[in-house]
Amino acid sequence: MLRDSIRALQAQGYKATKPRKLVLHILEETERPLSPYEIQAILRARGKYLNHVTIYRILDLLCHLNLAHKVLSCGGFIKCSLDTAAGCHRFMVCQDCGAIQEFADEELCQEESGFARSLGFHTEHHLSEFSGLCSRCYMK
Amino acid sequence: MLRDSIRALQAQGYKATKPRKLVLHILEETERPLSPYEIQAILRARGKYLNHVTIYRILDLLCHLNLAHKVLSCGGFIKCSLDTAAGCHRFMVCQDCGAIQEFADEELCQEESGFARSLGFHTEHHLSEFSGLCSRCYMK
DNA sequence: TGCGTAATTGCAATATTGTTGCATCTATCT
DNA sequence: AGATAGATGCAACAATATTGCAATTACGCA
Repeated sequence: MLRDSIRALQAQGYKATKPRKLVLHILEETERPLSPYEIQAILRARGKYLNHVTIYRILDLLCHLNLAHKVLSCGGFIKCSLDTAAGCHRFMVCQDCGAIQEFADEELCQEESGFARSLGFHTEHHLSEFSGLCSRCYMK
Repeated sequence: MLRDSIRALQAQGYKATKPRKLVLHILEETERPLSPYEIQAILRARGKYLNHVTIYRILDLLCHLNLAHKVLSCGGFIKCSLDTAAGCHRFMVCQDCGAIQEFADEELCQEESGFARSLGFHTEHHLSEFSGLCSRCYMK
Protein backbone atom coordinates (compact mmCIF):
# COMPACT_ATOMS: atom_id res chain seq x y z
CA MET A 1 0.00 0.00 0.00
CA LEU A 2 1.10 3.50 -0.87
CA ARG A 3 0.03 4.74 2.53
CA ASP A 4 2.24 2.21 4.30
CA SER A 5 5.26 3.18 2.27
CA ILE A 6 4.72 6.83 3.03
CA ARG A 7 4.40 6.02 6.68
CA ALA A 8 7.61 3.98 6.54
CA LEU A 9 9.42 6.95 5.02
CA GLN A 10 8.26 9.28 7.73
CA ALA A 11 8.90 6.77 10.49
CA GLN A 12 12.56 6.88 9.56
CA GLY A 13 12.72 10.64 9.44
CA TYR A 14 12.33 11.18 5.71
CA LYS A 15 9.87 13.70 4.33
CA ALA A 16 6.82 12.62 2.39
CA THR A 17 7.41 14.88 -0.58
CA LYS A 18 5.42 15.09 -3.78
CA PRO A 19 8.17 13.52 -5.92
CA ARG A 20 8.51 10.59 -3.53
CA LYS A 21 4.77 10.00 -3.53
CA LEU A 22 4.69 10.12 -7.32
CA VAL A 23 7.45 7.54 -7.67
CA LEU A 24 5.93 5.29 -5.04
CA HIS A 25 2.57 5.54 -6.74
CA ILE A 26 3.99 4.53 -10.12
CA LEU A 27 5.81 1.58 -8.58
CA GLU A 28 2.66 0.49 -6.72
CA GLU A 29 0.57 0.32 -9.83
CA THR A 30 3.15 -1.38 -12.05
CA GLU A 31 3.92 -5.09 -11.99
CA ARG A 32 7.02 -5.02 -14.11
CA PRO A 33 10.34 -3.37 -13.29
CA LEU A 34 10.80 0.22 -14.42
CA SER A 35 14.02 2.07 -15.08
CA PRO A 36 14.50 5.61 -13.75
CA TYR A 37 13.99 7.08 -17.20
CA GLU A 38 10.90 4.96 -17.77
CA ILE A 39 9.43 6.35 -14.60
CA GLN A 40 10.22 9.82 -15.83
CA ALA A 41 8.53 9.09 -19.16
CA ILE A 42 5.39 7.74 -17.52
CA LEU A 43 5.12 10.82 -15.36
CA ARG A 44 5.75 13.10 -18.31
CA ALA A 45 2.95 11.40 -20.21
CA ARG A 46 0.69 12.39 -17.35
CA GLY A 47 1.82 15.97 -17.39
CA LYS A 48 4.09 15.66 -14.34
CA TYR A 49 7.77 16.39 -14.37
CA LEU A 50 10.55 15.06 -12.20
CA ASN A 51 14.21 15.59 -12.86
CA HIS A 52 16.00 12.31 -13.50
CA VAL A 53 18.48 13.09 -10.73
CA THR A 54 15.60 13.25 -8.31
CA ILE A 55 14.29 9.91 -9.50
CA TYR A 56 17.68 8.30 -9.06
CA ARG A 57 17.93 9.64 -5.55
CA ILE A 58 14.42 8.56 -4.64
CA LEU A 59 15.02 5.04 -5.94
CA ASP A 60 18.26 4.83 -3.98
CA LEU A 61 16.39 5.80 -0.87
CA LEU A 62 13.54 3.38 -1.46
CA CYS A 63 15.97 0.52 -1.97
CA HIS A 64 17.85 1.52 1.13
CA LEU A 65 14.61 1.42 3.12
CA ASN A 66 13.68 -1.85 1.48
CA LEU A 67 10.57 -0.32 -0.08
CA ALA A 68 11.79 -1.10 -3.59
CA HIS A 69 14.23 -3.50 -5.22
CA LYS A 70 16.48 -3.32 -8.19
CA VAL A 71 16.04 -6.27 -10.51
CA LEU A 72 19.56 -6.92 -11.71
CA SER A 73 18.75 -8.95 -14.76
CA CYS A 74 17.00 -6.01 -16.36
CA GLY A 75 18.17 -3.01 -14.37
CA GLY A 76 14.65 -1.89 -13.45
CA PHE A 77 13.02 -1.23 -10.12
CA ILE A 78 9.93 -2.71 -8.56
CA LYS A 79 8.14 -2.13 -5.33
CA CYS A 80 9.05 -4.44 -2.51
CA SER A 81 6.10 -6.71 -1.90
CA LEU A 82 7.34 -8.71 1.08
CA ASP A 83 8.41 -7.58 4.47
CA THR A 84 11.10 -10.19 4.89
CA ALA A 85 14.69 -9.80 5.89
CA ALA A 86 16.49 -7.34 3.68
CA GLY A 87 19.34 -9.74 2.98
CA CYS A 88 17.50 -11.83 0.45
CA HIS A 89 16.39 -10.77 -2.91
CA ARG A 90 14.38 -13.26 -4.87
CA PHE A 91 12.25 -12.92 -7.94
CA MET A 92 10.63 -14.93 -10.61
CA VAL A 93 10.40 -13.07 -13.88
CA CYS A 94 7.93 -14.18 -16.52
CA GLN A 95 9.59 -14.15 -19.91
CA ASP A 96 6.28 -13.74 -21.63
CA CYS A 97 4.43 -10.99 -19.81
CA GLY A 98 7.35 -9.52 -17.86
CA ALA A 99 5.51 -9.77 -14.57
CA ILE A 100 7.58 -10.26 -11.48
CA GLN A 101 6.77 -12.22 -8.42
CA GLU A 102 8.86 -11.77 -5.35
CA PHE A 103 9.28 -14.76 -3.10
CA ALA A 104 10.97 -15.84 0.07
CA ASP A 105 11.65 -19.26 1.46
CA GLU A 106 13.54 -19.75 4.65
CA GLU A 107 14.21 -23.40 3.96
CA LEU A 108 15.65 -22.78 0.51
CA CYS A 109 17.78 -20.04 1.96
CA GLN A 110 19.21 -22.35 4.59
CA GLU A 111 19.97 -25.00 2.04
CA GLU A 112 21.78 -22.49 -0.07
CA SER A 113 23.80 -21.33 2.90
CA GLY A 114 24.62 -24.92 3.78
CA PHE A 115 25.67 -25.71 0.27
CA ALA A 116 27.88 -22.65 0.10
CA ARG A 117 29.46 -23.49 3.43
CA SER A 118 30.28 -26.97 2.19
CA LEU A 119 32.43 -25.16 -0.36
CA GLY A 120 34.03 -23.03 2.34
CA PHE A 121 31.98 -19.96 1.62
CA HIS A 122 30.11 -18.04 4.33
CA THR A 123 27.20 -16.26 2.73
CA GLU A 124 25.36 -13.18 3.90
CA HIS A 125 23.15 -12.14 1.03
CA HIS A 126 21.41 -14.36 -1.45
CA LEU A 127 20.21 -13.03 -4.73
CA SER A 128 18.10 -15.20 -6.98
CA GLU A 129 16.33 -14.35 -10.15
CA PHE A 130 14.54 -17.15 -11.91
CA SER A 131 13.13 -16.69 -15.35
CA GLY A 132 10.43 -18.78 -16.93
CA LEU A 133 6.69 -18.63 -17.32
CA CYS A 134 4.14 -17.56 -14.78
CA SER A 135 1.08 -19.75 -14.34
CA ARG A 136 -1.09 -17.58 -16.54
CA CYS A 137 1.34 -17.51 -19.47
CA TYR A 138 2.16 -21.18 -19.04
CA MET A 139 -1.52 -22.03 -19.57
CA LYS A 140 -1.81 -20.07 -22.78
CA MET B 1 42.50 -22.90 -20.51
CA LEU B 2 43.03 -20.24 -23.12
CA ARG B 3 43.70 -22.88 -25.74
CA ASP B 4 40.37 -24.58 -25.08
CA SER B 5 38.47 -21.34 -25.43
CA ILE B 6 40.17 -20.59 -28.71
CA ARG B 7 39.32 -24.04 -29.93
CA ALA B 8 35.72 -23.58 -28.87
CA LEU B 9 35.54 -20.35 -30.86
CA GLN B 10 36.85 -22.00 -33.98
CA ALA B 11 34.72 -25.08 -33.55
CA GLN B 12 31.68 -22.86 -33.91
CA GLY B 13 33.00 -21.08 -36.95
CA TYR B 14 34.39 -17.95 -35.32
CA LYS B 15 37.84 -16.68 -36.13
CA ALA B 16 40.60 -16.73 -33.56
CA THR B 17 41.57 -13.11 -33.93
CA LYS B 18 44.15 -11.17 -31.96
CA PRO B 19 41.55 -9.06 -30.13
CA ARG B 20 39.61 -12.15 -29.09
CA LYS B 21 42.75 -13.84 -27.82
CA LEU B 22 43.72 -10.75 -25.88
CA VAL B 23 40.35 -10.51 -24.15
CA LEU B 24 40.27 -14.22 -23.39
CA HIS B 25 43.77 -14.03 -22.00
CA ILE B 26 42.88 -11.16 -19.65
CA LEU B 27 39.80 -13.01 -18.44
CA GLU B 28 41.79 -16.19 -17.88
CA GLU B 29 44.31 -14.54 -15.64
CA THR B 30 41.86 -12.49 -13.60
CA GLU B 31 39.77 -13.85 -10.76
CA ARG B 32 37.48 -10.90 -10.33
CA PRO B 33 34.92 -9.58 -12.81
CA LEU B 34 36.10 -6.92 -15.25
CA SER B 35 34.04 -4.35 -17.09
CA PRO B 36 34.64 -3.70 -20.80
CA TYR B 37 36.45 -0.47 -20.04
CA GLU B 38 38.56 -2.09 -17.36
CA ILE B 39 39.68 -4.65 -19.89
CA GLN B 40 40.56 -1.83 -22.24
CA ALA B 41 42.56 -0.09 -19.51
CA ILE B 42 44.50 -3.23 -18.62
CA LEU B 43 45.40 -3.74 -22.25
CA ARG B 44 46.37 -0.12 -22.68
CA ALA B 45 48.69 -0.39 -19.67
CA ARG B 46 50.45 -3.15 -21.55
CA GLY B 47 50.78 -1.13 -24.69
CA LYS B 48 47.94 -2.87 -26.53
CA TYR B 49 44.90 -1.09 -27.87
CA LEU B 50 41.41 -2.37 -28.53
CA ASN B 51 38.45 -0.19 -29.36
CA HIS B 52 35.75 -0.41 -26.72
CA VAL B 53 33.19 -1.37 -29.36
CA THR B 54 35.31 -4.38 -30.18
CA ILE B 55 35.50 -5.36 -26.54
CA TYR B 56 31.74 -5.12 -26.17
CA ARG B 57 31.24 -7.30 -29.20
CA ILE B 58 33.78 -9.86 -28.06
CA LEU B 59 32.20 -10.09 -24.62
CA ASP B 60 28.78 -10.54 -26.18
CA LEU B 61 30.13 -13.37 -28.25
CA LEU B 62 31.91 -15.04 -25.34
CA CYS B 63 28.76 -14.91 -23.23
CA HIS B 64 26.76 -16.29 -26.10
CA LEU B 65 29.19 -19.20 -26.40
CA ASN B 66 29.18 -19.63 -22.64
CA LEU B 67 32.90 -18.92 -22.43
CA ALA B 68 32.29 -15.91 -20.16
CA HIS B 69 29.56 -14.72 -17.82
CA LYS B 70 28.26 -11.35 -16.86
CA VAL B 71 28.07 -10.93 -13.10
CA LEU B 72 24.94 -8.90 -12.62
CA SER B 73 25.60 -7.64 -9.14
CA CYS B 74 28.63 -5.70 -10.34
CA GLY B 75 28.24 -5.57 -14.11
CA GLY B 76 31.61 -7.14 -14.82
CA PHE B 77 32.58 -10.20 -16.83
CA ILE B 78 34.47 -13.29 -15.79
CA LYS B 79 35.59 -16.39 -17.61
CA CYS B 80 33.27 -19.33 -17.43
CA SER B 81 34.95 -21.93 -15.28
CA LEU B 82 32.43 -24.75 -15.48
CA ASP B 83 31.14 -26.61 -18.46
CA THR B 84 27.66 -27.09 -17.09
CA ALA B 85 24.35 -26.36 -18.70
CA ALA B 86 24.13 -22.82 -19.94
CA GLY B 87 20.84 -22.19 -18.19
CA CYS B 88 22.26 -21.75 -14.74
CA HIS B 89 24.40 -19.00 -13.58
CA ARG B 90 25.70 -19.22 -10.05
CA PHE B 91 28.40 -17.39 -8.23
CA MET B 92 29.67 -16.72 -4.80
CA VAL B 93 31.29 -13.33 -4.52
CA CYS B 94 33.67 -12.59 -1.68
CA GLN B 95 32.91 -9.19 -0.22
CA ASP B 96 36.43 -8.85 1.07
CA CYS B 97 38.75 -9.87 -1.74
CA GLY B 98 36.26 -9.71 -4.61
CA ALA B 99 37.10 -13.19 -5.80
CA ILE B 100 34.37 -15.12 -7.52
CA GLN B 101 33.70 -18.79 -7.39
CA GLU B 102 31.33 -20.29 -9.86
CA PHE B 103 29.34 -23.28 -8.70
CA ALA B 104 26.73 -25.70 -9.86
CA ASP B 105 24.51 -28.04 -7.97
CA GLU B 106 21.93 -30.14 -9.67
CA GLU B 107 20.08 -30.88 -6.47
CA LEU B 108 19.78 -27.26 -5.44
CA CYS B 109 18.59 -26.43 -8.92
CA GLN B 110 15.87 -29.03 -8.74
CA GLU B 111 14.72 -27.80 -5.38
CA GLU B 112 14.52 -24.29 -6.71
CA SER B 113 12.49 -25.45 -9.68
CA GLY B 114 10.18 -27.41 -7.40
CA PHE B 115 9.72 -24.49 -5.11
CA ALA B 116 8.93 -22.19 -8.00
CA ARG B 117 6.47 -24.68 -9.43
CA SER B 118 4.69 -24.86 -6.10
CA LEU B 119 3.98 -21.17 -6.69
CA GLY B 120 2.79 -21.85 -10.21
CA PHE B 121 5.94 -20.70 -11.91
CA HIS B 122 7.78 -22.77 -14.51
CA THR B 123 11.42 -21.80 -14.47
CA GLU B 124 13.96 -22.11 -17.22
CA HIS B 125 16.96 -20.16 -16.04
CA HIS B 126 18.22 -19.78 -12.52
CA LEU B 127 20.52 -17.01 -11.58
CA SER B 128 22.06 -16.92 -8.14
CA GLU B 129 24.67 -14.65 -6.74
CA PHE B 130 25.60 -15.15 -3.12
CA SER B 131 27.78 -12.67 -1.35
CA GLY B 132 29.75 -13.32 1.78
CA LEU B 133 33.27 -14.34 2.67
CA CYS B 134 35.42 -16.92 0.99
CA SER B 135 37.25 -19.41 3.21
CA ARG B 136 40.50 -17.47 3.10
CA CYS B 137 38.95 -14.15 4.06
CA TYR B 138 36.74 -15.79 6.67
CA MET B 139 39.84 -17.12 8.46
CA LYS B 140 41.56 -13.76 8.64
C1' DT C 1 53.51 -18.77 -50.20
C1' DG C 2 50.33 -15.54 -51.88
C1' DC C 3 45.19 -14.42 -53.06
C1' DG C 4 40.32 -13.81 -52.47
C1' DT C 5 36.62 -13.36 -49.46
C1' DA C 6 33.81 -13.27 -45.58
C1' DA C 7 34.28 -12.12 -41.03
C1' DT C 8 36.04 -8.92 -37.85
C1' DT C 9 37.74 -4.59 -36.20
C1' DG C 10 38.29 0.53 -35.84
C1' DC C 11 36.32 4.84 -36.22
C1' DA C 12 33.06 8.53 -35.79
C1' DA C 13 29.03 9.89 -34.27
C1' DT C 14 25.42 9.47 -31.16
C1' DA C 15 22.34 7.63 -27.56
C1' DT C 16 21.62 6.22 -22.98
C1' DT C 17 22.55 6.01 -18.24
C1' DG C 18 24.44 7.74 -14.02
C1' DT C 19 26.86 11.43 -10.93
C1' DT C 20 28.22 15.91 -8.62
C1' DG C 21 27.90 20.63 -6.61
C1' DC C 22 25.19 24.24 -5.70
C1' DA C 23 21.17 27.36 -5.66
C1' DT C 24 16.28 27.14 -4.82
C1' DC C 25 12.29 25.33 -2.86
C1' DT C 26 9.21 22.82 0.53
C1' DA C 27 7.55 19.64 4.35
C1' DT C 28 7.47 19.76 8.94
C1' DC C 29 7.78 21.63 13.67
C1' DT C 30 6.81 25.30 16.64
C1' DA D 1 2.79 32.08 9.61
C1' DG D 2 7.95 31.60 10.07
C1' DA D 3 12.30 29.07 10.64
C1' DT D 4 15.07 25.43 9.04
C1' DA D 5 16.76 20.99 7.80
C1' DG D 6 16.07 18.31 4.17
C1' DA D 7 14.77 17.61 -0.62
C1' DT D 8 14.56 18.98 -5.45
C1' DG D 9 15.97 21.14 -9.91
C1' DC D 10 19.46 22.59 -12.81
C1' DA D 11 23.66 22.56 -15.35
C1' DA D 12 27.47 20.39 -16.42
C1' DC D 13 29.78 16.36 -16.92
C1' DA D 14 31.30 11.38 -16.73
C1' DA D 15 30.62 6.81 -17.87
C1' DT D 16 28.59 3.31 -20.45
C1' DA D 17 26.54 1.43 -24.60
C1' DT D 18 25.02 1.22 -29.63
C1' DT D 19 25.00 1.89 -34.83
C1' DG D 20 26.60 2.15 -39.69
C1' DC D 21 30.24 1.99 -42.56
C1' DA D 22 35.03 1.80 -44.24
C1' DA D 23 39.37 -0.57 -43.53
C1' DT D 24 41.67 -4.62 -42.04
C1' DT D 25 42.62 -9.50 -41.13
C1' DA D 26 42.15 -14.67 -40.50
C1' DC D 27 41.54 -18.57 -43.02
C1' DG D 28 40.73 -21.72 -46.92
C1' DC D 29 42.42 -22.69 -51.30
C1' DA D 30 45.10 -22.45 -55.41
